[in-house]
Amino acid sequence: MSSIQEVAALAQVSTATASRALSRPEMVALSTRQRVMQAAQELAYQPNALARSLRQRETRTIGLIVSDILNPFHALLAKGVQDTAEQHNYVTFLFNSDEQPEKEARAIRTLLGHLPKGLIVVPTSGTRQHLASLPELPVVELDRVTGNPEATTITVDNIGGAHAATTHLLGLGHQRIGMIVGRQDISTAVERQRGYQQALSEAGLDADPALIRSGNHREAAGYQAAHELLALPPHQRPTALFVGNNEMTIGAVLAARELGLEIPRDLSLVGFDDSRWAQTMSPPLTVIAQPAYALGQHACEHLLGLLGGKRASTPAQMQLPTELIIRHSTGPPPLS
Amino acid sequence: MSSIQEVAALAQVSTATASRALSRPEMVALSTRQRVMQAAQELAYQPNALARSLRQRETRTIGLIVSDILNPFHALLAKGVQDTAEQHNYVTFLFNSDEQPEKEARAIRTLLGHLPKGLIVVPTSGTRQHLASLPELPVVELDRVTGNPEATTITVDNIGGAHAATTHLLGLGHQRIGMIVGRQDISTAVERQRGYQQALSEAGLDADPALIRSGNHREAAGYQAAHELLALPPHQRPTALFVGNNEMTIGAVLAARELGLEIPRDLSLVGFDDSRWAQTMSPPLTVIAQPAYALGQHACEHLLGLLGGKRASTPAQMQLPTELIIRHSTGPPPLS
DNA sequence: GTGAAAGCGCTAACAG
DNA sequence: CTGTTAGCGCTTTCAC
Repeated sequence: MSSIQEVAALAQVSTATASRALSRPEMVALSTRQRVMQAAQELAYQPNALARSLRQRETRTIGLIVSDILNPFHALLAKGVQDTAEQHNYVTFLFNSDEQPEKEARAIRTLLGHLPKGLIVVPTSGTRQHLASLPELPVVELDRVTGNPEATTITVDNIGGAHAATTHLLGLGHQRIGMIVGRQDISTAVERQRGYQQALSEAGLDADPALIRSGNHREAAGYQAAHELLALPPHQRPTALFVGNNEMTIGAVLAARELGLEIPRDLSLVGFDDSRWAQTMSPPLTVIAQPAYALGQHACEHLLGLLGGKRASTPAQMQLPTELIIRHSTGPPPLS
Repeated sequence: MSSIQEVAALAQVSTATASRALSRPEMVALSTRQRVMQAAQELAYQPNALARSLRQRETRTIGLIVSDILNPFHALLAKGVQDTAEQHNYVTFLFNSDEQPEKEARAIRTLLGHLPKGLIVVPTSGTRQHLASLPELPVVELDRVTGNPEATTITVDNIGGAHAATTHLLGLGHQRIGMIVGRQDISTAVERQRGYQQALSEAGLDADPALIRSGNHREAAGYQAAHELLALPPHQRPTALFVGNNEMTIGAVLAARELGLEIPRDLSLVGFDDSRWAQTMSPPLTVIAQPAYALGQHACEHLLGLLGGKRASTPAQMQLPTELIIRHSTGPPPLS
């Protein structure tokens, strides 16, 4: 890798001039500029980002921490962020927390060493604490929130989505609707549960605690929870299930299949978050879809906005709508 | 962010000693070391990776370029690489080429500015050229190869996999087996086609060019190709389809559904690469599974190995096995 | 075992 | 418009 010194030498100018010709062309005479450009071209000069950032005391990188890149929803978030960052000439450092607070803490520490200009994070349970000890780093919370009222957040209308899902089920005639929800220390889980309960009480029904199961967002937890709910005595067993996240829905589908329940004849199912398999599985799954890519885009735009000046502006809280997509996993309850 | 100067001041030593205490503890007296450690702790000192790398003239970062992070196969590759890198205290820069040579070129350029110690790349058609102009950067080609015999490559047994898929279909009695293959400038596509043709000729059949369609690896191409193949006159139309990649398989399934063909009664289908939707779709898809995560791990281990000394060693070419997973999308051909 | 000093590659004053 | 100089934060000689 050739340095700016070599470019300067070849173009017969000082390094300062070479630097200017490359970064602020208007400050340099046309002829010199051309000589420098040409030299840079010949040497395939690529500026050393480390040296530049060190000198300027700022980088063009942002950090992104998602909780599971294998989850297509998070992959989409990441792509939205990264594409947007790239458009603005920023580089993204992507980390996985795998829902583990220590991994997240480590990611933040590593990140910090690389002086990112900002951080976008899909929080886990430990995030608020990790963030509290942080310097003046601008942070955007994506999809989930830590509860810090100072934070800029980009989320989805979880309450509305859960409400729509439940109302849809209610409208089909279901009375005993079970919910498989995520961990109670994750904001999306509690919001979705709230939407579910709201819809229920609006319909004059009380949420039966026995019909609510909490799990850790993984397939196995959904499987386990569904098994428990579907093992209830017939007159108490739910005729429909609303599952609060992608991976757990898989588990629920598998459990239902295993029990020989046909969807939607014996059991109706609504998932939260759409995906490839939700569309291709049999029967195609009714879901609450989320604009994942747009979520990532907005998070990045906002972060970059935060960087661009109005630091003192009030923290933005953006909420994107969800959409109920009715496919074939929901129908009227079985006659009992 | 506090600098090493502040740590040194607080510990009442020179910056040189502070640096040593932190990075080479054995070079420093126990008592001083402890003072420095404590000071670092108090200040929550995090070394500036930029400054360090600039001085040491080497980073602890590697680059990774995949062609589509939204493809679960690539997400798994990425996770394998990143987890492994992390274990070795390396940071990964992840880029998407989206199969576009220019995007790949841009990614490489950006990457270069950050002085990665090595690069892992899932090549696209332009890669070999992009790489040729590169400095002495160690490179590992992952999943696909550019054809450069000097290169270190980590791939999968594509020929064997395609052979197994085709043989499976042949064993069920199929005679007219169509193939939907990827672009001919992508190594995996040509290898898979070769395996298919080998199996056919071993069975004494000639590969009928009319039964082979090439597409650009996206769902739409698979859809289009399947439509063409299934529109052939009855006595010429394939009774089974072997689709050479994940995304295109979706397209083929959709096309078959649209034509009212029931799988596997009217049409057998084998896909290359397993995934969530392949398992949950109806009927569950017979596939050639690939060890994606392990692929990523090995690529990273190899790259790190390249860095650790034996630079002159012969280029490694590692090939991992694939596995035929028989589910329910394949069966005997319809009686015609 | 420790400190002083130099320098990685770059850009931002400051002169001229 | 251009060159000289200094210094970002760190590690590494080289002395002592």
